[in-house]
Amino acid sequence: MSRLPRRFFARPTVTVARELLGQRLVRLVDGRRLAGIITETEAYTGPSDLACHARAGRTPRTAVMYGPPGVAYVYFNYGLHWMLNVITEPKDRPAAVLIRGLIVTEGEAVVRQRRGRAGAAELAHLTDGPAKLAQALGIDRALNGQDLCAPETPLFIERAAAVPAAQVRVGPRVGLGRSVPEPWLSEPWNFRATAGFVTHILASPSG
DNA sequence: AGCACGATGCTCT
DNA sequence: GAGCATCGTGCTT
Repeated sequence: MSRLPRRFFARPTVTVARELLGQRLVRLVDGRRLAGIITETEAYTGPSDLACHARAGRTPRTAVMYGPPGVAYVYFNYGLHWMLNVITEPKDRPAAVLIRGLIVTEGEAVVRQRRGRAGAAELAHLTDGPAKLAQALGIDRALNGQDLCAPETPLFIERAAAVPAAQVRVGPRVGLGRSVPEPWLSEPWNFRATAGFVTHILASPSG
């Protein structure tokens, strides 16, 4: 069970987004291990990407994006929701991958509790959104700036089986406002594992 | 299965 | 003061 190393994240953001599919996000909380296989990601490629938070340059919020890769960028949205990103590309290049969905493979009982009323959902729909998985894994502002690559941290990503190309759907990013201009609005930078892959994970969560 | 809408607060103009 | 990288509910097909 090896952590993805910093060099994994120090690559082009779109590549990292694609290759994060199938990897295992792990959260250690209250002495328990909560984990899931990543099924959806989205690339935000830097200042020239007008959908990326770094488009406005360095601000207090985006400061961690300018730091080293492999660090968590967690921000608050819509007055309710936390979003987990992982910083990509070499230091001083502000870009990140948004983790948008996963299938829980460890700690299901705790996750269902954390999700409250929605905790009774089918496993495939329990954490199929960025705010859902943040709530499920107890991710909030306390983890902003957390290094995922150092040893002994409470949040990291473990190497797991890659998702074959036949089981990946590529499309435009979800949830961007209409004010985002082309070509950024339509860049195919959302990556999602197919229902077939999800079924496979549900059938054999360990691999 | 799909659309409309309200909740709720931080960030930057 | 506007605009959000959203979710759950409740209503319509």
